[in-house]
Amino acid sequence: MATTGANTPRERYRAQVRAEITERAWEQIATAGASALSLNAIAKQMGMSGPALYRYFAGRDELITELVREAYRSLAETFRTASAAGADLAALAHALRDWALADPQRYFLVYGTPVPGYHAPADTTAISSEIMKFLLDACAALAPDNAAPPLDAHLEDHRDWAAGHPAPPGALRRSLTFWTRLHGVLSLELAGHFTGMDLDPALLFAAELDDLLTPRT
Amino acid sequence: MATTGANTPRERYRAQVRAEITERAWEQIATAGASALSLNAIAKQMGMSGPALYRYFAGRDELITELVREAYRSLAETFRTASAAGADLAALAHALRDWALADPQRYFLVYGTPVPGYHAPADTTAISSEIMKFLLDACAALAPDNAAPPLDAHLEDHRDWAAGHPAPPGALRRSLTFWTRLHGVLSLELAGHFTGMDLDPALLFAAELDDLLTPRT
DNA sequence: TGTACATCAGTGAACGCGCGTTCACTGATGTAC
DNA sequence: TGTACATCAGTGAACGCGCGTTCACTGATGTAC
Repeated sequence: MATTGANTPRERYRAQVRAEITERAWEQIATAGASALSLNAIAKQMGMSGPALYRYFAGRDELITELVREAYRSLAETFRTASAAGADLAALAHALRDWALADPQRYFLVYGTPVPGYHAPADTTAISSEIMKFLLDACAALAPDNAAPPLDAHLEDHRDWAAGHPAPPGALRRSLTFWTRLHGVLSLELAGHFTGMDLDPALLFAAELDDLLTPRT
Repeated sequence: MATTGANTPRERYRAQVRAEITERAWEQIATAGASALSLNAIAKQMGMSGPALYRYFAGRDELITELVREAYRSLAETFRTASAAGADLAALAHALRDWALADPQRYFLVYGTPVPGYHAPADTTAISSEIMKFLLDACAALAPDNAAPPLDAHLEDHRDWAAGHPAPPGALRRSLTFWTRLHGVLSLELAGHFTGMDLDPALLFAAELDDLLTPRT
């Protein structure tokens, strides 16, 4: 007896329509960003009238919430699959970049400027920490980094964000650094801030990754 | 004979009102982001009717363009002042962070997700490369970094973005890395992605800066 | 210094638009006897 | 198998809102003789 249904035909139909709504929403977001998302436009695209969508979502905010959840789940799933296939930190980095390039606006929904007038629900933190777990695992598997900058002490004092992961302080630091550095290159690339500079963002990304993999002596 | 007027009383008045419009626009952006900017709301706040603003800006897009220019100019000015006072790379980094924290939305206007439905004018590249110039100067003044990753060759081939700056390849790379890494930490901090993690973003920022200042042996 | 004219800042009404959301309803689908 | 009823997806009209933008205008400010 499944707790999350889809047993009766009606339930299956509902799930199907809900899925199509979010699909169209992604298409819309892909071209104009999340702040331009419009329920009426989605309905029109589906050949339905606007109010029909209220059978499936309580309103615009709930739809965005669902999209945010999907984005988090998608990235977690990407990392889970990669990790299960034995991916190391470098492989996770490339998985992240591919995931981001596949749909820049989806990346921004998770790691970009907050959508104006919308605040994310609290329950995304669970998925968020699952994502971090894969990074921590991969960092803990690297050759230990014996450099111990003052930051390590701070991270040791505030390791709650690692959700009880037994990684040593050096791995905590590397996970965070992995995140912030790759986000630095990726977000600038996705936002188009390298265009006109005639640079290859892939090389910048690779160089940062290389630096992360080489421990300081 | 000044080319950019403000001679006649009328010209002075115009400049004054224009300045107040952009000031109100910044206030509005600060709370709801650039995509929520509304001409009518600004006019109401100034005790004027909506159409009055069309005496000063051709439309919403031109106003945003002006704001983008102001943001670029402001950062360039910040770096110029710091450099004139003998700032090194570390001082520039802190100037950047202070500037970003003073008005996060202004930072995002320059380095964040592009405003939906708006495309920046081409002439910002001039200011943009002035900003980069200060970074290049500061990096060229550091002890040379003899590590020569493959990225350096690519940067040597595409050094147009440095606008003819005579910095050695290592300094080019460090300038770029300075930019992407600090942006990584800063943008996540400004977007609130560290909240709930109980981390001190200032320490992350300081650690990244420290790493940038220490050349690889 | 005074008068005639030109400039131009700002108004108020209006246009058309799309938005999120509500409501009473129709008609099809599923359920119970 | 057939009938009576309940459920529920989707419609169409409507509400109120704010947006960017245009237009013909009023009235104050500045300019020229």
